Amino acid sequence: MMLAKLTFCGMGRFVTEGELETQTKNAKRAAYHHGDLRSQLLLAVRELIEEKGAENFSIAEAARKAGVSSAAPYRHFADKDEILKAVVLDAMDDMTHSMRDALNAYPEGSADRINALGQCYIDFARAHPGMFRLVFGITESHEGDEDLALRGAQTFGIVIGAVADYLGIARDNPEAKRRAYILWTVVHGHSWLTIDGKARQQGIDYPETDMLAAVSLRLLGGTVDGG
Amino acid sequence: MMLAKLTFCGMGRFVTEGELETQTKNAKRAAYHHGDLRSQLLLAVRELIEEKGAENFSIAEAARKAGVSSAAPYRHFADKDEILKAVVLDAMDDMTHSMRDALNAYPEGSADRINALGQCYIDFARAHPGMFRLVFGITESHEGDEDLALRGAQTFGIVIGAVADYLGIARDNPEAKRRAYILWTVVHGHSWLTIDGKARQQGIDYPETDMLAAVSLRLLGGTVDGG
DNA sequence: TAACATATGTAAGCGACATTCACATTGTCA
DNA sequence: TGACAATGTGAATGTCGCTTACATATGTTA
Repeated sequence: MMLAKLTFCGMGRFVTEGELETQTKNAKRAAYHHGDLRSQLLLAVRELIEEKGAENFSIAEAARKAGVSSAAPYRHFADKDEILKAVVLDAMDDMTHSMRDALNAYPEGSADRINALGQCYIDFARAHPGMFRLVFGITESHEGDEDLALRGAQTFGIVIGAVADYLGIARDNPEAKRRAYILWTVVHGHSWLTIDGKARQQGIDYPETDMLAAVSLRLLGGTVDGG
Repeated sequence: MMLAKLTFCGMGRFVTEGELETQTKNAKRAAYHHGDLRSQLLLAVRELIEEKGAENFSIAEAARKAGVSSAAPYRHFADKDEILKAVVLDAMDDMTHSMRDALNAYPEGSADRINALGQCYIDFARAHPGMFRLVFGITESHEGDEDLALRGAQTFGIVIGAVADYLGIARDNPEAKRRAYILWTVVHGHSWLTIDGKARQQGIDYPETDMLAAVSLRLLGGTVDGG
């Protein structure tokens, strides 16, 4: 199923800790003015979120990691929420990009396309559980944010399109959105239950690819009027 | 669909703020020794979690709300995590109880039973989003906790039983667990997307009961071998 | 009833954090 | 060069989680 192509980090936006340290050291030579603090901070925050979870990271530690004082981040972000939002936007862009790649790996209108999208989503959750929790937990405090809504629409739009193509109906047919939403719930729920350990905890031994295939077949197979 | 019977708070375990204030005042007459601090703290914590989210509540504020010093809670709980765990256990018990009630409202082996269970889950998420987030986010730091695992198994066991009855297969047939798990993912995912506002944000206009009915029909209908 | 152990409360303090403010340094452009 | 915006620092404020030393209430037992 071309899993390799679907893994995240592929765009090099999630870099390793080693790389960060190197970049930080080099930048430090510029002495007083860091030169690239904003992006270094975002990098550090991402690492910290994966290490200790989105609720347990501190701006102070990110600043320390980037080699600046704890007040410096406030020259680039208004507050903690704004940092988190920036990180989330990056992550959502990565996700959308990966889904586009997954899409292009299979023929238009195929069921494989839909399964690949789902696998892509789950892969992201598994690879970056902290980011996943953040992305789908941040809405609590950013309910009406337009940037976030736009990214969400982009991503969901991909799924709607694939479903419509598969069903052979127009992309703006409401039924496409409905079916796509149900698929979303399955994949979203499975992602959560997986990273929360609930699935393993309850001894679920349903191979993921089998589950995705079975679900998409059952939910999308058959006539549209049946829904 | 007897929604009233399915709403939480039914057991009076989730009380209103007004009630808490009254109880606190009465208890205060006992002066130095509170007398019922442990449960009052849990109550206060639940309220705060609903008000400001599980990540933004503080023990200090809960203590203030209960009318004691900020050190008092540590006579009853080792740390913040332990308080949160206690609150989660209570909530899970409430949930299990409500699901049992929902089950008993419909005949054994009926599809209505399964839909009622799903509705029950979603109702809980909608009524207590903060608690829902906590219950399904706490695993991050309590991955191996036996108390939590036990509650989870109880709840999931109810679903497995209902699904097995509906399919007319034995409850320990692995297929029952698999189908139940898929239903869980749908309901879990929908709950998250609903309280996160993602569903509304993307303009989903799929009546919930319709969706549940359609999903359970498609996922559980047909022969078992087809899965 | 006196005395003692135990349970449960308080006040003060520690280190960490988010955020702000006055001030220092640097880059840029007239 | 000199002025100004951008970006850094250190110190301060208020909150928090949690600990420690001490105070008070409760129950048991002599």
